[in-house]
Amino acid sequence: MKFLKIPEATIKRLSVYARYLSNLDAQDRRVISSAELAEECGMNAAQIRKDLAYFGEFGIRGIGYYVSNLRAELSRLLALDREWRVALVGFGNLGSALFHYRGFARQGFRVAAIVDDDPTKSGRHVDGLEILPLAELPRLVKQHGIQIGVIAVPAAAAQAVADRLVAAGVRAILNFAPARLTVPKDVRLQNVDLSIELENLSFHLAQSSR
Amino acid sequence: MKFLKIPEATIKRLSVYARYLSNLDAQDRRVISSAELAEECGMNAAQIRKDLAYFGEFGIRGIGYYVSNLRAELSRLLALDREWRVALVGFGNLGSALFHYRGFARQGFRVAAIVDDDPTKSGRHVDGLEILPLAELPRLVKQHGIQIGVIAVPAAAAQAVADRLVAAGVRAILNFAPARLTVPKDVRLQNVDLSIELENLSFHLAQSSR
DNA sequence: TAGATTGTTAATCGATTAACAATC
DNA sequence: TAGATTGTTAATCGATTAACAATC
Repeated sequence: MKFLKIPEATIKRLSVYARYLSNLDAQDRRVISSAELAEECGMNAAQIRKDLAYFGEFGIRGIGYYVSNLRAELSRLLALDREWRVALVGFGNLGSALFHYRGFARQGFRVAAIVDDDPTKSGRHVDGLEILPLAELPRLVKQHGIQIGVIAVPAAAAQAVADRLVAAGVRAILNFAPARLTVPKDVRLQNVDLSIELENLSFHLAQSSR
Repeated sequence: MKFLKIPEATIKRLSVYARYLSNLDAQDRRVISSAELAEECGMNAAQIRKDLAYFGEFGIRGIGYYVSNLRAELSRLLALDREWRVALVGFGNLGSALFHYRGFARQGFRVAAIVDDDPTKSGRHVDGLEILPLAELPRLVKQHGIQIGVIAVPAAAAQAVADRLVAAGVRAILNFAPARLTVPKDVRLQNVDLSIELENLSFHLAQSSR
């Protein structure tokens, strides 16, 4: 295996494979071929093999893949076999939603700090965690070994928040604000835009009724 | 302009352009060139022109695009110039989060019905809207002219919910459950996977510290 | 008209899929 | 060994970017 630049799309698919493999593992499925896994997750078998080949040889020719083994390998690759500490910035509707959303905790992402500069929010406790002002970020990041920041503030405030996360030492940011953020290039920035998906639907609805 | 198949990526970018144009319009910016808009949203000028060209000629050679005009054209194309009625299925953490998230309402998506089969939830009122059992879906869809269903239930229940939405007459579904859903091909299905983005971050964090 | 910028075609790039030798 | 399925190379496909004639 050589040093190839791994496509973003490949990483996303690895997450998908990992999830289906977890399900299969839970059902005690032992072995699966790329063709069967492809069928399962609605993808192409060659693509699965190629995606995996970026990282190593996980299968056995003539047999396929051992489900629990491949699942473990993918967990390791995606670094889901450890706990990541997250700082949640902004505890409005979206922030509180993300905090209560169990889907994140399941994969080992633990919200270790919540910050919000709204004085009606900071000081409040949620699930035993105190909401603190943004000024506390550097201390919180250091103290809890926080590696990931989640931005759930209005678009206008997002860049300032990103800057403060970076200054505090955070090297990975998940941004839910509909704004283009600039971060140093050693900081990983991932944008999630909830509106785009709905707008996509309305586009297609309008198209088809045309 | 010919009948070309429009790439999904183009549609997503149209949403982005529309947002930046709204901002520019609000700042009373009159005219913008594809190069300037590209700079603004971090894209390529040729790509913007090509994306727009799928739908018509909106610019003026030698000048650029009239901001408010292009903004209006994109709103029309994305069908954001009308109200879409949404049924929200599942009022757990995620569902309630989505309901309270103002980002959706802003673009003309109105949650006209909330359904949930959990007896501790159905019957409750939120913002004047009563949470009803799933059995009410057909009536609600008809009565409120609901065009979009949002699935915010656990993965195991998602397919059944999708089936019931389709049976009730919904032709567009936004699915937040981490499950592969099967729908008739005249139904538009859009999947949003909140976990994948975080897992992507953890992958890259682990890579860079390797 | 000269300068600017579009709309569109052509070139490039990258990602997906097919094919197949290697091998269990 | 014969059959199956991988890992990998080659072919295809599609999307992005560059180039430029059209035209404001």
